Amino acid sequence: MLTMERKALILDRLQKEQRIVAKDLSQQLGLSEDTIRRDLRELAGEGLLQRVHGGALPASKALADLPSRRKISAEDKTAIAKAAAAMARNGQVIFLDGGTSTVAVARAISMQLHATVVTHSPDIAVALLEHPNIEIELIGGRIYKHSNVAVGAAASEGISHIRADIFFMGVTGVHPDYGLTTGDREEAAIKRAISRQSAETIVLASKEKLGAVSAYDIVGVDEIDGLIVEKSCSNDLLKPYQTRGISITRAHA
Amino acid sequence: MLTMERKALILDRLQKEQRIVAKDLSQQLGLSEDTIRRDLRELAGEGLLQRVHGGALPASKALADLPSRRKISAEDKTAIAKAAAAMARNGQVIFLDGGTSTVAVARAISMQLHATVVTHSPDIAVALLEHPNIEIELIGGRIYKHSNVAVGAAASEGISHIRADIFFMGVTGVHPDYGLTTGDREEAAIKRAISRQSAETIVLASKEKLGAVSAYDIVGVDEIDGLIVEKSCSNDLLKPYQTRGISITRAHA
DNA sequence: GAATGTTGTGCAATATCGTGCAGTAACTTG
DNA sequence: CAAGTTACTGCACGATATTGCACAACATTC
Repeated sequence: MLTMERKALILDRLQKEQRIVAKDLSQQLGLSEDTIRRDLRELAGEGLLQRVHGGALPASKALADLPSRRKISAEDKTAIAKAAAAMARNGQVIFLDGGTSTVAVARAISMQLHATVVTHSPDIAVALLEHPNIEIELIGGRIYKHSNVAVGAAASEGISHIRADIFFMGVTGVHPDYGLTTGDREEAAIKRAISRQSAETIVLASKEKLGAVSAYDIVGVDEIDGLIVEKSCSNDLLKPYQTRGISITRAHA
Repeated sequence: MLTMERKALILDRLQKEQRIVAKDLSQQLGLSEDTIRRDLRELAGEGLLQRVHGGALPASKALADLPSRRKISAEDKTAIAKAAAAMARNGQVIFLDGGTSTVAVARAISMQLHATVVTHSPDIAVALLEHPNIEIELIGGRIYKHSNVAVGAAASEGISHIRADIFFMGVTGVHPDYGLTTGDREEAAIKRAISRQSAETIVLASKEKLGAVSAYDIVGVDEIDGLIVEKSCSNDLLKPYQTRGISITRAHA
């Protein structure tokens, strides 16, 4: 196993799991703890992670990482969320994906809207409790803790019994050639299943997602119907999608 | 468990619960009280919290003067929750009902416990996210907003595919003759279904529930296996259940 | 003021860390 | 092809950090 590979893998895991234990890593990779520690030391030297006794934590600020990331693009995110929420019509069945972007959509949904929201995210279900006219349908399954959504066979089964009018999907990568991608295999499978059960699929794409590619593909760009981006998005980035008949919505704050 | 993680978790809980007790924390995290106290001391040194005899309070505000009434009823509830959480064993499949009592159980579950928790409550699922060794299985269905649990045909279907070792049930009425009752028809049906799929059914009964009767019956007293009550419960109230072979657990704060 | 529970400190056991050293493999150089 | 160079990895050992226990001091309650 190459050094570079190891380091990449360490950083990858660190991002997903928020913590790394030197001993565990050495066992799982079949290497001595010394090697792992050396890697950690070097990565810490490059400022890519923060060492603590027993392992390592993400670079920026331990667990403060998530809140800060939320704040940074909070304005754009709520703008996108509002634009998505505005697409919903009375009487529709709306499928809401899991993730911070879609929780924002849930919050942005009008108290006046009479509709059914289907979701496999407990967070979304909780966020929608206070909406008096929204019927909530929760998809069950094994909870995938990294992103807090239901996955697995039970979730797929639940999805297969529902047909939605519109699906608001969060992704980590949107690319003209490679399509929609995300960083986890199970999540990709679930998103694909939902998209197939929905008449329309709308993708929420904050700036950094456009042109990005993640490990697991969900569906091709031809299978989605709309893209919601922030206002400051360049036309060049969006052309490949427009020419394929995908409706673009620019979210104005 | 890493030191930094512990501290982050302590601060996190402090923000949520406004008050933490060193003893409880040590039990849930599976560490000695000394370690917790050391952490509290260090965090207090950094001005991140304020120590008091028995535990700690958030740093800045004068939240110490919260209504004492709220604390008292909360104490009994957490006592019951702790007693319930202590019943769980490694490797078990545990069904957790929805409701404030059972969310407290979720929070009281030890970080050391390796088990699967099945629930039809999004709140429980979210509460258990931080437990590293708990596998969460969420039951889907239409969300009944009054109590925030999944109900209906989809929920029944999901429950029918799972067998649990132990079921912690919340109710609104426990009566020797009328059995276990609750105020909603759909919830009663779900609780009954879960009870049938579980080897043991344990009922969480705060003081005001004993002897009370609500509109819809769940199961008779003969179909439950255990009752957890607070310490100040009179023996007379409990006799009818003991004579029927139901194990009584008195929760001591 | 006695009983109980909580706290601080010294101490020992354990786990983790950093460094020096040696062996191996891939690559370079003459 | 042989020798040297470099990078990588694992082992050993002393240094440091963390944790749990014991006991005395202190606070709280009745």
